[in-house]
Amino acid sequence: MARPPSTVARNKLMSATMEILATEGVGSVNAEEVARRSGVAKTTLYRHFGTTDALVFAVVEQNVAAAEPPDTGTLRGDLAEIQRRYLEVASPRQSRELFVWMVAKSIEDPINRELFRRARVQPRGPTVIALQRAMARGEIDANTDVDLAMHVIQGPLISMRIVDNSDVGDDDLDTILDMTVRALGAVGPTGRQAAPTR
Amino acid sequence: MARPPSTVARNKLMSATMEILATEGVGSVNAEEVARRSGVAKTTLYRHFGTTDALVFAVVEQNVAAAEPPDTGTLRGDLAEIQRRYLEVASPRQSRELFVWMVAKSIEDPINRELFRRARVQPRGPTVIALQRAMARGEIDANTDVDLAMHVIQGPLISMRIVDNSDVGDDDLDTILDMTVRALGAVGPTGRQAAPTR
DNA sequence: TCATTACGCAACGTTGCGTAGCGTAATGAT
DNA sequence: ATCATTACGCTACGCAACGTTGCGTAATGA
Repeated sequence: MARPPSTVARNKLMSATMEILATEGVGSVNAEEVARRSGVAKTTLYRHFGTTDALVFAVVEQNVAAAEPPDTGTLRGDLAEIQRRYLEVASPRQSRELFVWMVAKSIEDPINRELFRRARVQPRGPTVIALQRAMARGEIDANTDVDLAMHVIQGPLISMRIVDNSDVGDDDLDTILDMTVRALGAVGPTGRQAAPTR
Repeated sequence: MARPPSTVARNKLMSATMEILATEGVGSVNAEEVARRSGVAKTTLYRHFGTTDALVFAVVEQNVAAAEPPDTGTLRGDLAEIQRRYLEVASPRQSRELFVWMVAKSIEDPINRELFRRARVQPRGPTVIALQRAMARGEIDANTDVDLAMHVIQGPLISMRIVDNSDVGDDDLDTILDMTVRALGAVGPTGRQAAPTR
């Protein structure tokens, strides 16, 4: 029956944070700076988000959009497009920093763990769809564990770009795609089937 | 012509840090706590290591040992053993936390980037050797890019254990090994050769 | 023995987090 | 239009951690 929390203040806080994330990186996001840039009081920040970390996660969640999954007709074509896009987004220093920051925070606190998990669902959508299409086409085993396949596909790029910070050239990407597509192809040399979905 | 820096003090600092790393985790390593536990003055810590971060990296470097590479006769057997060992070491909360911490620090500062790089050379040795043996046996293409292959092998586990923090069961490990070994096997469906070593 | 230099200690300045108290003003309800 | 409610802005504070300074003491190589 009285004054509701101001969406105006909330939006100002979030866009100021977004601006810092994009320009300086998550390392420069702190309550005082966000308050200064947004013109909103620091106390209001805490009233709305509780902690500075929660503010960052809120901004990330708001900005993670589901990309349209490519449909090139082959698994390799789809994955090539998905990974090309990924490298575009994940290459800037600020993105790597933010990703690693989220992983670190997700270890610290179960709440952040859940927030981080949610932030990864959307970006994984296209890969899941590409895999499902490939299974439907019979291009890969219909019993392929989609979750494991995800890690096999994305793992190498995470290892290279995020952990090692090495550059991934077009030829590297080609080689990796060759390998991962082959990894998913049919029954392996040991003759064992891929494990069923868990 | 005078008093040299005390290796005793240095060792006390490092073992106190090691102890905190193993029990509480890197998040609990701070100058005051290390000083308290070691009985060495905080100022001495800074005189020896410059920063708290450098102390942690020094301890890590000291404790990263080169494991004896397994030799089972097949690439799959070698990798299975290597990854089994890896999961043993990387599973505890403190290890994940430390790894992510190092990645984060390596982004912040080029000095840390170099320290982190050095910390990863030793652990990668066995995988490199396994790959070279497989190439020598003709099990995989002799032109395989060892560096890229490394990422294809380790990437999925990093993605699962470090990023997602999901459990990797024996059956998961089997499936992943099936996939990665297949990824490295011979020439791919596109008919293109693996890229030469860069 | 003596000059040199590391060590221990206590105090300080800085940054960032999150909180407390208070006056002001916006907003929904009547 | 008035009024009760509650968010907002502000200033100040407490806390933790980093790294620094200055000084007296004592260990160690020459």
